[in-house]
Amino acid sequence: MIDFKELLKEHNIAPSWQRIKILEFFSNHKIHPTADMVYQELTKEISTLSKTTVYNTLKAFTEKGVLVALSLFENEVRYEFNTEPHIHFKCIKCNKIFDIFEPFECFKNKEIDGHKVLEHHINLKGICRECKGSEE
Amino acid sequence: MIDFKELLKEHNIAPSWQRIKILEFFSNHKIHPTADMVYQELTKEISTLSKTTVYNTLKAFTEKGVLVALSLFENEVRYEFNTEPHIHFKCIKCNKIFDIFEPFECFKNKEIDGHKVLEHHINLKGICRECKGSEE
DNA sequence: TACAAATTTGTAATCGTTACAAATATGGAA
DNA sequence: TTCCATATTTGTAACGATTACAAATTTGTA
Repeated sequence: MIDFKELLKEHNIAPSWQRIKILEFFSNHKIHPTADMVYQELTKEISTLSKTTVYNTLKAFTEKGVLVALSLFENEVRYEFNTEPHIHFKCIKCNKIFDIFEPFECFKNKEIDGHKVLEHHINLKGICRECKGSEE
Repeated sequence: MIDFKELLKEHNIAPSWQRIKILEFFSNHKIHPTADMVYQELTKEISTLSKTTVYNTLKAFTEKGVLVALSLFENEVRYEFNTEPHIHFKCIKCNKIFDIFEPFECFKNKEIDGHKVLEHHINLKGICRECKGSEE
């Protein structure tokens, strides 16, 4: 059981009720949600929740390294816990996102062509194993 | 010298004046532009150009395989010619995008974890060699 | 030359996100 | 515990990118 309050404090984020609930949501649902997905789910529980709070919180979490923002496809930003680098696969049928832990040569914190790399994202797009089976 | 009219016909796209000019822009400027960048530049030349035309054209070009859409970072869609897969690096200082032709294990048209991969994008973010030099 | 079909245009609508200021909650000092 | 300055949350309005749509224009072909 993760102590969310403690986790936030470690990242220099004041552990407000809303922030803890948002963090808890990420812990319970490994779905790489968009800001709106977080809002839609949590507003059921926290009826006064504001969308701005969700955006503010996701921004703060990302800046403080709790989450990372993913620009996968279709111009949408999704979020997940900031863990070791891995590959993302997005299904064009069901829109689900899968984590893939195939090893790869990561350029994070290295140099390439003289450029200093701070983030390294690998994004795959295609048809997932579930949707593949259900094709004609 | 590329025959833009012919290139469009090969992709089953009627070669209208606007479409040729947009294609020409991509040929002359390898800057991975956004739709707005294309519009801002071409509207200088084609004063009647509509933004909708730019969006329609980029969509058609992408669907027919002339261009590919890139979801790099910051929730913006950029476009480039559909060529062999390569790495993209975006500088967080100058926002310029660099193509990197370092070889990598490409999963395009392969399977991974049972998923069928149709696109494989590698996106790096950091500080480019020019901006690195100008840091204090 | 004429006409049907495709393309372009301009406007309005939509969606995701941000700005901002007022209201509320928080944590530490007295 | 109470008070207060500060941080956080909220709601609304604004913004920018993109799309929808219908009218106007252009195109290719008969």
